[in-house]
Amino acid sequence: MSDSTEKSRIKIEEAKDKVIGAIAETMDLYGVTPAAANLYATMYFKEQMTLDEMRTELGMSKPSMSTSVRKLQEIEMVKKTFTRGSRKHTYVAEKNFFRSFMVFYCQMWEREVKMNMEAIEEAQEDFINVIKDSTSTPDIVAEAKKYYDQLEDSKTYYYWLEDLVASIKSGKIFEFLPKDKQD
Amino acid sequence: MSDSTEKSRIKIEEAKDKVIGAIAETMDLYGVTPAAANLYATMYFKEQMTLDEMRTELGMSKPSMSTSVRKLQEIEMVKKTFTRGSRKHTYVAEKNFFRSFMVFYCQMWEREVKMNMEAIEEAQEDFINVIKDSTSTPDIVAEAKKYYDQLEDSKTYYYWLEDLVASIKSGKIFEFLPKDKQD
DNA sequence: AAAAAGATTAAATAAATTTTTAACAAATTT
DNA sequence: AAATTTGTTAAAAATTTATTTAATCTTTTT
Repeated sequence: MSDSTEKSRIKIEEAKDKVIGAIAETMDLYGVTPAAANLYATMYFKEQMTLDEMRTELGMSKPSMSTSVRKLQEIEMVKKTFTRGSRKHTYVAEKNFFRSFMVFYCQMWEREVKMNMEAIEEAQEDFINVIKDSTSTPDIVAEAKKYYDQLEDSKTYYYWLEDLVASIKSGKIFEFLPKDKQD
Repeated sequence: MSDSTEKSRIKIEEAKDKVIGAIAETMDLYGVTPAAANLYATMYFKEQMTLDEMRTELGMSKPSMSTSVRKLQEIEMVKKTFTRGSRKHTYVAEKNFFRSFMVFYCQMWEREVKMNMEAIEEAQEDFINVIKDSTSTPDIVAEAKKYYDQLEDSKTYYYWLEDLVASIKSGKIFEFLPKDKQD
């Protein structure tokens, strides 16, 4: 292999590494471990990978790759593929960022809505009981009412978040914000 | 104070705690420490708080409250208020979840777009240099082209994310997804 | 069915983050 | 201006999280 060919290969690797670094750095803000972030970013430039290839490429242990892949599969940023002939499992990175965005945020927001709405509903029932309780003093009733109303008000946000998730899932949001609206 | 009054007070506290727990639990998925998450959730039910009140209420150290408040101020979930007469600093929680949503995600997405777009632009330049290099072999040129195109394609997503941020900041998104569209 | 290869789980280690204690700096009151 | 109160910074301790080594389980091949 010639000298300049080798130089070009290195330049290509360096260019990829710039993007890999940036993706990995923003990804750990998405709640994944550094290992998983680096792994995804690396796979972004690969057709497919086996666990052993991941291990050699990142210089990490196999269990670390195994758990990272699983985590990435949970948020659907990596999928298992069947590769004829190889008995090793092979994985591919989701390269469409729109799909990753949709799965990740919908999952996150649905969890938030569910968890908080459940707590709110329970708490509101409690406040109603205090309000209806004939032994409650006026100031206690007023306090319970205040909190009840505050929670009722906050529901507007959670309903909106539900709508946002729905419009992302259905793709309706792309009618409002088209994907290809250039620069 | 009567016995039943005391019971009602306890019921109110328990009801609040349910919501505080839920908010705090979803919040540490937003990249804040447990202390900051608990603090915000607690402040959500208070008019305003001083550092000393926070410390007693959460049973934590003052520096911990100080750093937590600062972090919450960064993502604009807490603001400092001037309280006449008191020499202690007082803080209030942002109780409008829409505003918190806007600030937090716009900040997050702007950072992601900036960081990744910068890396992409640099990498694409590198790939162009390899492509234009007369000493590059055909397969190297093909590889560089492949990566260049992949990055070019991914820009669509970042442009879209920019648009999303803009429509959130301007409030235009609420024309598409109204805040008050009931249940 | 035995052997080998691959992947996962469990326990232990290592690393990073969070929180606290203690010292310091700034501001307010007397 | 000295003394006191409040808030922040720095270093240390503690907790949590991430990663690895070792052991186990699963699958595939012979």
